[in-house]
Amino acid sequence: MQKKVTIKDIAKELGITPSAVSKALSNHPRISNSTKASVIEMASKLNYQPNNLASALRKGKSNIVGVIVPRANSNFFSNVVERMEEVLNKKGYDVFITQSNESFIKECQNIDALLRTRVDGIIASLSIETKNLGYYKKIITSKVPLVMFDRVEDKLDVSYVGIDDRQSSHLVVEHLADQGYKRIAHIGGHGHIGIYKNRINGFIDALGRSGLQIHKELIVECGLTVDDGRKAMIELLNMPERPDAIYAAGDYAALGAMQVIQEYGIDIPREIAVVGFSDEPFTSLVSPSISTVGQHNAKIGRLAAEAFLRQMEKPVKNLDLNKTVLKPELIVRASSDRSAVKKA
Amino acid sequence: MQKKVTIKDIAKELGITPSAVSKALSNHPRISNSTKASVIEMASKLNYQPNNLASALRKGKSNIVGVIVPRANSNFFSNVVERMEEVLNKKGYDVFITQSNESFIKECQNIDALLRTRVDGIIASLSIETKNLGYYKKIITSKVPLVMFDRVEDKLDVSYVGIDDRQSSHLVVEHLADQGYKRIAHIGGHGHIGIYKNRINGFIDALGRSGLQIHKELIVECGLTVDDGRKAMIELLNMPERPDAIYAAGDYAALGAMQVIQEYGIDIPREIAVVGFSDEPFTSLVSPSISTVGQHNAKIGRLAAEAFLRQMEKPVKNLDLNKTVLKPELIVRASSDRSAVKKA
DNA sequence: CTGAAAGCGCTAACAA
DNA sequence: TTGTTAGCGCTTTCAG
Repeated sequence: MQKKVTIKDIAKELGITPSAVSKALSNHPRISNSTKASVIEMASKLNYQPNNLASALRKGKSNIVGVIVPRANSNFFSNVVERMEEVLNKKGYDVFITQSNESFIKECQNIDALLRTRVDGIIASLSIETKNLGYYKKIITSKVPLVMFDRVEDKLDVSYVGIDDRQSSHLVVEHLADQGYKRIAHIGGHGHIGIYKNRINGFIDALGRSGLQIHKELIVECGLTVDDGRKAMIELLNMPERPDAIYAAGDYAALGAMQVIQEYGIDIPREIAVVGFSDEPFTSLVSPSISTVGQHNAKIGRLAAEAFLRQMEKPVKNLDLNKTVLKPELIVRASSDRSAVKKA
Repeated sequence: MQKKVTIKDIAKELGITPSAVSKALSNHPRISNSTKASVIEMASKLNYQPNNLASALRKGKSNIVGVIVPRANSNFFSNVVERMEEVLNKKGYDVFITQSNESFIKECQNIDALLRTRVDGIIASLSIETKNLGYYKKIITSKVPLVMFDRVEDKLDVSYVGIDDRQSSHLVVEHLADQGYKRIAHIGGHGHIGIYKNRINGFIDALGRSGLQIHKELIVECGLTVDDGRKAMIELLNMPERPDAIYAAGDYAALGAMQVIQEYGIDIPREIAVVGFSDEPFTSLVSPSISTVGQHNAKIGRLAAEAFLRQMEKPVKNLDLNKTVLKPELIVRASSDRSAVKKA
C-alpha cells in the first residue's frame, strides 16, 4: 500500500485547494479550463489514483455492481456476465463477479461481502442448494437494487430476467413427438428452483397436449452434472420399459446420459433421442451433436443490466419490479433428428 | 440505498458510544462480555451491515483481493479461482473476479477499477492481446501486491505460479515419439505470451532430443479457439506431407483439429494422434477422448493465494518475488494411444 | 472497561 | 472561478 497520492498532494503541488482539484477532476463546469488542464497533468505526473472508498463513502455510491453466479465456469453465465459488463461499464459501473459454486453458504458469504462493500446493486442467480431466501430478503431490506436472472424462486419479489421454461419444455416435447418418440423421460433439476419446477411442469403439460402418456417414474430430479446424468440414465435404462427419448434440463446431464446410452450400445437418435438445455459449446462438438434449448444469453445479460439501471434511476418509492420472460429457442441437432437418419 | 444503520444508531440505542460499539464488534479484548453480547444482539436486531468503505478507508485495508482472468468461462480458471477463494476467505479476504475477455482494453479497465477500489492485492493472468505491460507496472508502482499465474510475460518482475511449459512439451513429444509418431505438428498460442513461447520452444527442444526432424512449417500460432484449431488443421492437412500427430497448446484447438481430421475420414489415433492442453472436462467426454496436459488447477490457485498472503505479511521492503513452477502431468487418453488400438 | 476526539480521502454546500 | 468547511462511517489513540 504505502503512501498514496491524494488530491491534497496535487493541490499542494499546484498551490490550490483540494476541493478545486476534486472539481477539476470531476470536470465540474464552474472551474477554469486552465486549472483543469494543470490538475489533470499533475495527477498523471504524480501517478494519482482516485480513492473509490473515500468518494463512495462521501457520495453514498460506489459505482460497483456485484454479480453472483452459481459457477463462472459455464458458457451461459459467462456470456450473460460479459454483456452485463458491456452495458454497465458504459454507464460508469464496474462489475465484480462472485461465484457461489452452487453452495448456499458461499452464496450468503458473497452477499455479505457485496453488501459490506456497498455495491450499488446486485444481480444474481440462485445456487442449486439455496432454499432459504433470507439473505436475498436482506438485500431487499437494505434497499440495494436486486435483479435476479435465470434461476429464481417464485416467492422472491424482485426484478427478473429469464426464459419461459414451461414453453421450453413444450418446444422440446412437441419436437420429440413430431419425430415419433412416445416414451419421453425427463432428467430434471431440483424442483425447489423455479426454473426446474417450470421445466418439469411444462414437460407434464406438454405430454398431455401431444397426447402422450405421463409416466411419473420417467421424471428424475438431480443436480444435473455429467455424473448425475449418467446415474439417472442407468436408472432409466434398467426400468422394465425403457424410454425412447431423454429430455435433460441441462447439457452436462444430457451428455452423461448420452454416454451411458452409447455404452449400452443403443443407437442415438434411432432408438433413443437426447435433448439438452443451455446450448453449451460442447453440444455442437460431440458426436452425435446434441439438440438443446438456447437461452439468449447475451440478451438476458443486457436486460438484467438494464433492469438494474432502471431501479437506480427510479425515485426511492415503489419501483416496478418487472419480470421479463424471453422465448426459448429449440436448436435441433443430430441427437434427436430421426429424419436425418432416414436420409442417411 | 436509503438510511443505513450505523454503529452510531446502535450506540444510541444502547446508551453507549460508537467507539465502544466498534470495539465490541471487532471483539476487542478490553470490552466487557456483557456489552459485547448486547451490541451483537442489537446489531442483528437493527439489521446492521458494517460499512466496508468506511472501515477500509480508515484502516487503509479493504480485505478484498481482485482477480483478473482472461475468461471466467474455462474450467482451468474457474478451478483456480475456487481454490484461491477457499484460501483467502479463511484469512478474511473477499475475492472479486473480473474478466478481461481476452481484451487488452478491458484488462486495463479492470486494473483501474480494482486499484480505485483499493483492493489489497491483485492476482492476474494475462489476456491474449496483452503486449503492453504498463498497467501491471502501475500496480507495482502503487505498491499493491501482485501475483501472476499461468499466463505471464517474462519481463514482469512479480510473484508467479504456473507449470513448466517447456517440460509439458517434452512430455507430450516423448509420449508421441514412444508411440511411433514421427511427423509431429504443433498448434500453438501466440508467442508473445510467455507460456506459449515456452511450449513452442519446449516442443522444438523435444523433437531434437527424441531424434525427430524439426519442420518449422508444422508449427502454427493462433488464438487456440475451436475455430482456430480447425483452420490450423485444414492448413496442416493440405500440406504436401501431412503430420501424423498434433500437439495443440489448448484443448479447444485440439478439439477443432480433431473434428477436421474426422471430417477428412482420417482415423484417430491410428493415422493421426491428437494431444491437447489443460484437461478441460470435455476432453474425457468426446470420442475419442483427448489426451491432454494437466496443470494442477487447484494447486495453482492455492499457491497464488499463498504468495499474495506472503506479500501482505512481509515488511514493506524487498519482498521475495518467487516464481513457482509446477511439474505438468500428461494425461494419456484414446486420441494418442496406439497401443490400445492394436489390442482392440 | 469505556468515552472523547481526530482523521482516513473525498465531495458538496455555502461563501468569497 | 476558487476557497472554506463539514462530514460520509468507521477505527484508534489517548484519557478517564
